[in-house]
Amino acid sequence: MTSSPAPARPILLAGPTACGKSALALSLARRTQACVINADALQIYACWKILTARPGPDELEVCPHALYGHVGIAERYSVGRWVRELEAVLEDCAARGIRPIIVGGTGLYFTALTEGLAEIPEIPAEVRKAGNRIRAETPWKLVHELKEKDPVTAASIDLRNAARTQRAWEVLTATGIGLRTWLDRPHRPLLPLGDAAAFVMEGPSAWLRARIENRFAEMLEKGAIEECRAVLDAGYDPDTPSCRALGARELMSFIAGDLPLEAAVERAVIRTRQYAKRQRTWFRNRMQGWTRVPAHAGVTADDLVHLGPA
RNA sequence: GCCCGGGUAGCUCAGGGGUAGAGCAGUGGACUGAAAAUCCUCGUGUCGGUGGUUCGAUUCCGCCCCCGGGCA
Repeated sequence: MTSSPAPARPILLAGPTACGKSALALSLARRTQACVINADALQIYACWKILTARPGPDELEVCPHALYGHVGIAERYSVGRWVRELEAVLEDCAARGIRPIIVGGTGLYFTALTEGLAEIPEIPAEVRKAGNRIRAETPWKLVHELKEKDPVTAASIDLRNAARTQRAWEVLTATGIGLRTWLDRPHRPLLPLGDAAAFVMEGPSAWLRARIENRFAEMLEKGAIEECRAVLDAGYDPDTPSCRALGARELMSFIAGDLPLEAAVERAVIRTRQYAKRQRTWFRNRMQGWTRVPAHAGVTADDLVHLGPA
């Protein structure tokens, strides 16, 4: 693979929720022929348009968008699938000579993209089901079995974290090879950091807090509750990944009459803020080679050109 | 005005003669296929004010202030 020509060099734009990523991506897209590509684990779902703040018709008119709302409510998705889908999109961009602008808030996706993802096979649905069952009924068995059959992995993960433990157990059960072994095998990134112009948007927490509150209020005005009702009809299942959109659970409680609207909103805003904190932790510690952009200072597309190796 | 209850961490509250503790919020962190998930760490605050009793008071007593509720 030869290095891409300068105009097609991808831009990566990460940032906490509600920091203004999409708007900035769009203003970048206005300067050149570009395709805005989603790097957000929830904006992929068709059922959530308002609650995940997906680009609307006006935005979609500006330039092509990819990997938004293309996954069904009950479908299984993963970082792996995202990277594979992204590969096709990037090839398409290269063929058309347009610049990919990858925007989102899921740190894991960006890290997998720029550092590579271990080549672990898909876990069969039955194994996942078995894992779910054990975790729900006798969670300690996952720990015991992992310690016994795969001590190396067991020693390298946080066994207090049931989700991580279940994953390690599933990998071992499905592939017969320990997760640690898979992770330690060399893997090539689809897009090394050096081949992209990578930015992380940042802002003071008080500033972001206000934006989160305002945005949730806007979502309500745009019909977030109606959207929830539609999802309820389409088969809402709180345990399914698509239904973990922030605010969904809270608004569902309101719809069910279990929570007054103000309380539901307050709760949703708090959880969004907590999510933003986790995002910042990832960006700060796992994405140190990225150029920081002061989002609160009203950065424009032009500023980015001067800020980073664009 | 009188009576009762209360004033303790940002919020809700527990405690009780040897200068305090939980939940929530918040902080820092971990985390390579469910990641908007999952998990870990971190709690000094004039215990409303002021006088007194006491070796010692946030805890007991007096007075004052504030907030509920009741009686006038």
